[in-house]
Amino acid sequence: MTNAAIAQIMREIAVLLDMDGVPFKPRAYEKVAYAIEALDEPLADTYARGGLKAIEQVPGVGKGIAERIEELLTTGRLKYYDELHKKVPVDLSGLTAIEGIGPKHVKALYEALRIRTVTDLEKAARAGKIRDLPHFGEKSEQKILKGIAFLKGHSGRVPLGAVLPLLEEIQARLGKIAGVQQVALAGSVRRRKETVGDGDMLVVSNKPNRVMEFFVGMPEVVDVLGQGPTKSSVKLDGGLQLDLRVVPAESFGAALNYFTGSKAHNVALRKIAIERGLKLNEYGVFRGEQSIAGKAEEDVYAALGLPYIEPELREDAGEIDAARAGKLPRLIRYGEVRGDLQTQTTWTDGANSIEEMVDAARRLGREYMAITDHTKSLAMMGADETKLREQMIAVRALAKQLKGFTLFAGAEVNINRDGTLDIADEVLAELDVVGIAVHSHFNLSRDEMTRRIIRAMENPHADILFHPTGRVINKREPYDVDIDAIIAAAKRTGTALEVDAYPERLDLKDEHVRKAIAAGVKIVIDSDAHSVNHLDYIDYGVATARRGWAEKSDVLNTLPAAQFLASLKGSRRAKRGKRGRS
DNA sequence: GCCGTTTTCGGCCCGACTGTTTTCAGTCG
Repeated sequence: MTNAAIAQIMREIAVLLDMDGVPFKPRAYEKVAYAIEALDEPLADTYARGGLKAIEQVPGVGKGIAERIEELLTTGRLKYYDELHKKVPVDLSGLTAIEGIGPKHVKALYEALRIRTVTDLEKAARAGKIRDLPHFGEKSEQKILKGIAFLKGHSGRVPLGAVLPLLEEIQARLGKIAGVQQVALAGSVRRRKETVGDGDMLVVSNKPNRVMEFFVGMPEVVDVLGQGPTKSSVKLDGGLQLDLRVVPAESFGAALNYFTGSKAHNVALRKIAIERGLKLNEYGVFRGEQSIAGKAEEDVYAALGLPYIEPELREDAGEIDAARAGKLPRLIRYGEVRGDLQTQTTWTDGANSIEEMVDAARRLGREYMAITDHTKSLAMMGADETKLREQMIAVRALAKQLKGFTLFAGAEVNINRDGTLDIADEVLAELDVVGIAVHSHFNLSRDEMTRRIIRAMENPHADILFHPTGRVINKREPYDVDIDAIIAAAKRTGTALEVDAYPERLDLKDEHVRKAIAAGVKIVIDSDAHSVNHLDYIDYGVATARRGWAEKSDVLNTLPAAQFLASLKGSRRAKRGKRGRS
C-alpha cells in the first residue's frame, strides 16, 4: 500500500472522528497524514527495514497509529477504519473537498438524504432538497453547487511560478490605493513553496472598506467567497483563491507571521508563547491584555525569545529548535547566484540564439553562463560530437569578444540506459561544463535507475547532475531512484547536484537539497532557460535552495567565474585520481 | 492519540466570516 493511500485513510479517520465530535484524536490522525505525505521512503520499506519501531519514528506516530499502519501494510485493510466508515459509508475525501463542506455536513447529508458521492450531492442540490435540512438553506445549496462546479474546473495546487507574477502585480495595484500604508504577500507564496493552493495578502490601511471594494472588484475576480471589513476571499479567473486581510499597523508583523504560516510553524510558536505565559495571535504577542510585540515580525520572534526565522524555513521541520540553539543557517540570498549553467539555444530546442541569451543574462546582472544544448540521443535534434565541436568554436569565438562576462561551452549530455554518456569522453574533456541528465527510459526499476545514474556520475568529465529526479510538477512523477544513494555518490565523486529552477521542475526539491548539503554535497542553481524569458527563473531555484537550508557556500555558482571553473576542474582531477587508484 | 526544559497525566492554537440562527455551529485558514 502506498504512502498516499495510507495518508488518505489517516485523513479520512480524522474526518470520521470529527463527525462525532471526538476531541483531539482527529488532529492526531490528521497530523500523521501530513507527516506520511512528506516521507521519501515508502512506509512498506520502512516497515520491512525496522518493523513497528521504525514506523513509530515518523513524527506524530505513536504506538497506536503505528499498529494501525502495520495492519494496513500487512493485510491491506484496517478494521478500525472500516468500522467507522460503515456508519457513514460515503466518499469522504470527495465530499470534504467541496468548499464549505466539512465533517458535520457530510454526516448530516448522509443521514438525511443518504448522500454518498459528489454526484449524489449535486443531484440533491439541483432538486432543491438541501435547503430544507436543518442548518442548511438556499444559500448553502447554491454554495454547494458553486463549489462542485469549481472542483470540476480546477484541481489542486499550481506551481508557484504560475501565479507569483500576477500576485506581485496585484500587490503593486493594492499599494497604489489611497490610504494603503503597507502591502505584503503571505502564505505559502511567501514561504516560496514549490506549489501553492491559494494566495494570501495583507494590507495596512486606514480605509479598509475602500481596499475591500477595490479587491472584490478587480477584473480577475470571478467570484466573491466572502467580504468583511478585515477579511475577504475571492476566486480569480485562473481558478486561484485569493484571501486579503486588512490589519492595523501595530499588528502588521504579527499578522504577517500568522498568515505566512506554515500552520505547523504557527502552532509551535503558540506553544512557545504559552510556555512563557504569553498569548500569540494575529494581532500581536500579549501578556494578559497588554500587547508586547506585533508591529514587526522580528519583534514577534524576539518576544518569544527567538531570532528571526526566514519564511522559507517555516515548516516546523527543525527550524524552531535550530533557532533556539542559535543554529539557523545563513541562507543563500536572492541575487547571490552569479552564473547560470543550464541554458539551451536555437542549436537545439531553445528559442533564442547564443548571442541573445548572453545579452539577456548580462541584463539580469549575471557574470557568467554556460551554453548547454542537448546531445544526440535525444529524439529531437541533439548535437553529436561534430555539432558540439562546431558550437564550441562559436561559443569560444563569442566568449573572446565579451568584456566582463564569461561564457562557458557546455552540454546537457544524455545518460544512456546503461549509465554511459552519449558523447565521447575526448569531446567531453574539451567542454567547460558537462551536465548529465536522464531523458529516456524513465521506467527502470529503482535499482537499475540508481545504478545507471551513479555510473554516469562516475564519468570523470561529469560535472553536474541536471534535474536529478526528473519530475515535472503536475505532469510527470519523479523516476524511481534512491536519492540517498545519489547524494552519497555525489559526495564520493565530487559531482554537483542541480536545483533546476524551472518552475515546473524545481528538482532537486527542497528536502533533497537539505539532505544533499547535510552530506556535504555542492549544489548549483540553474534556470534551464529555453528562451531569454526564462533566465530570471533562477530566483525560484534560490527559493528551493533556501527551503532546503542552503547557505551561499553550499551553492557552487555563487562563486566568481574563475573560481567556479577552478572548482569544476578540481573535482574532475580528483575523480580521475580516484579512478586511477581503483 | 500523541507528547514531555513544569508533565508518563493532562493538556492539546486562535479568530473571522457565513448562514442559519435568535445566540451559535460549522468551516476555514
